[in-house]
Amino acid sequence: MMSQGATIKDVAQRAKVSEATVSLVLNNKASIRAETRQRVLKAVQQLNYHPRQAARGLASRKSGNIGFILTDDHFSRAEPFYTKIFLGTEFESRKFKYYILLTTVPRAFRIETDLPRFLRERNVDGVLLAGHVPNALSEHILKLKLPHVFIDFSPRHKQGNVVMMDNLLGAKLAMRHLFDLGHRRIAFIGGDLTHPSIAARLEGYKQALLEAQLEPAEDLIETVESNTTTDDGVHAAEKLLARGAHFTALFTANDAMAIGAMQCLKQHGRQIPVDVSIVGFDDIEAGTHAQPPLTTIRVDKEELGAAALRRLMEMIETKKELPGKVFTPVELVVRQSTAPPAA
Amino acid sequence: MMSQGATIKDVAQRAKVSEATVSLVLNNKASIRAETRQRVLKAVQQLNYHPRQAARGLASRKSGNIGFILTDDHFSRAEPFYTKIFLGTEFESRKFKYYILLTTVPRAFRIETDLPRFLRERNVDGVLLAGHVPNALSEHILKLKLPHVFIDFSPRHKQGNVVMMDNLLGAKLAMRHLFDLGHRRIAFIGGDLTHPSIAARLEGYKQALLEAQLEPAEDLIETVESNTTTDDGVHAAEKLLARGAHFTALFTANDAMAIGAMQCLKQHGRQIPVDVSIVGFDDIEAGTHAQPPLTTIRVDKEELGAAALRRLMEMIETKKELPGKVFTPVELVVRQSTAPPAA
DNA sequence: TTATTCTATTAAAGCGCTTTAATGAAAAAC
DNA sequence: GTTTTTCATTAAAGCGCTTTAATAGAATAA
Repeated sequence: MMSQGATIKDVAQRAKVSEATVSLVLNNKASIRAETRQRVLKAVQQLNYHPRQAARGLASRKSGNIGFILTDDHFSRAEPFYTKIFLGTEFESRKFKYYILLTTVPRAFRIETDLPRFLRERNVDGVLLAGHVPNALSEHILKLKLPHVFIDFSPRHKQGNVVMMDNLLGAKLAMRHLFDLGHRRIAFIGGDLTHPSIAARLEGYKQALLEAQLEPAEDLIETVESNTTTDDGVHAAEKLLARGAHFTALFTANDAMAIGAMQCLKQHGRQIPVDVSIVGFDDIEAGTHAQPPLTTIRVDKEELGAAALRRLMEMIETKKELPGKVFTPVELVVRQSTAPPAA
Repeated sequence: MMSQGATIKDVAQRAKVSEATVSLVLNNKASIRAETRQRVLKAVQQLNYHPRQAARGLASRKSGNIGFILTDDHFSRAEPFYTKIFLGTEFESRKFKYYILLTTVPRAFRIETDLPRFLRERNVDGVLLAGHVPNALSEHILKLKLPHVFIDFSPRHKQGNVVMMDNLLGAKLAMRHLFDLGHRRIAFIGGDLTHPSIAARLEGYKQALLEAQLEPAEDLIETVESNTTTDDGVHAAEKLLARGAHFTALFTANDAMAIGAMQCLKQHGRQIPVDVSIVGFDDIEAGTHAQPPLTTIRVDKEELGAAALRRLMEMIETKKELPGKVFTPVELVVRQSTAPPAA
């Protein structure tokens, strides 16, 4: 066993103050004379002192941990979307001296068997819920009265504590870009509308049309029920073509579907962007490899995770609910899948 | 604040024993009468008692945490290879009542700024290092004398504490499959040979040839220096073609490169598998989407993570180094990228 | 029978912090 | 000059466990 390092006692002795003072300084609690504070901080540095989380947690009855929960399929899917959100969270947590406990739950979640251990043991001071989490889980967390923030999702019964990318704005940016290029007949492909992000993007599509004095045409909107995968994009595009819809541009609810739709359109002899311009949403890696590279709306995933953590920290510190949503910025990224409509 | 749940005191009272006995039962330490043990366990259940990690950690001077370290680029790359390893670890950790703290370090790692917080604060009882981690980091951990296991990588200076997939066997399985189909001229494409897995796969390729009484031909082996990405696969295949190498089958060091090589070969008019059979390694998702779907060697990533955790647990419990490598099983998965050579 | 060894249980100390009430000194108010 | 208030610091209790030495009783050996 190695030496276990300095304790608060060592620091107190070296700084010639009581242990209480050291603690007070380190947590900037009470009013401490500037000179005393300096003395303590110097001793801390010299001894390379780090408070033991266990001791701190026992005394203050806080765990110093935050739980990060998402479904296993979200976490291990090919596009590292939630992975990056997690990284943003983890990075931000360093500033707050919190540790993140990441765990996944199955989509077919059952309280009795699948409840994360840190919830059973109450070993977290708050939780982050990323993406579409099972209803039984979010309801359980509400019951626990545990501080929590939803990321890129919000359960039906619930208004606040949500951090989202600005889907409405993103959709409008995409549409304005297409308008600016001269497009007027713009189709929309979406998926699972129970997901608030997808629904908001469709809403943005419609609002943008209205703002441009255009009437949303039902036959230009295709929302497959299932999901939002590349395959779903293929199917949706096929349906659009099958019913002979006429459009010069396509806005899809995410990049995965955009890539699928692009494949399908090319297969049917449509050239991108000459015959059809396409704009996606999310800015996933695969979009940059598409042929042609996909114009899209960039979402800052790391910032999404960081913003959620900050919000949770605030809730934990103030012990208050913080209703209302937080929106993180989005940005148009123009690549080669968009161009003016062919004359 | 919610009620904080039962403590060991409550359990002791209800079971009419001392707190020490409860602790002893829960950690199966001393010899306890069966009847007493039952009484304690019953009380634990009735009160839904869970020991506080903080209290336990403070008293036993263990953190109850395991650190999981990998580089950020490994973690957030498109293929969820390490993500799945992590999931295997996290799942397995539940059995041992340990929590996993996942963190990433930059590839350009510097001790002063990038050392994971849980190492500075000594807040983990051991660490798992996944994939190619910076040398400065692994050396630092050796110095700390902290129990640790490398996953799918081992640093230069170090023999033991490594968990790997069985690369040598996997390569031989791939080669035998090609032999069985009738191939004799089999090329190899590899990348970064400083990675032990890639080196072992090349070694397996050579051994398999020798076992089949064939001489490895230098001009059939192409190992690009840089990396092991899809693009590297394209380049390697191009070099192979450029020098007019003649082969009916191709074994690549991983699926990513296999996919790249496949693209390249198709571009040059070679039909897969009619003109060239291809076998990859890893069984990544993208391989199933390739045209044709890729024959490959499946690696059980979850098991890799689980095995590493078990090994680490053993090291922590026995307080001993466990030198020697552990190999997890691999398996041949035949899809449509392999066929007998054209007559 | 008495001494010895086992077995099962517990008392008590201690892990390293936080937190609150108490204290003393200095400043402000009377 | 005395009382009150404010400021800076600390003593001491306690958070909920683990661990070790001590103890008492039962079983075995002498």
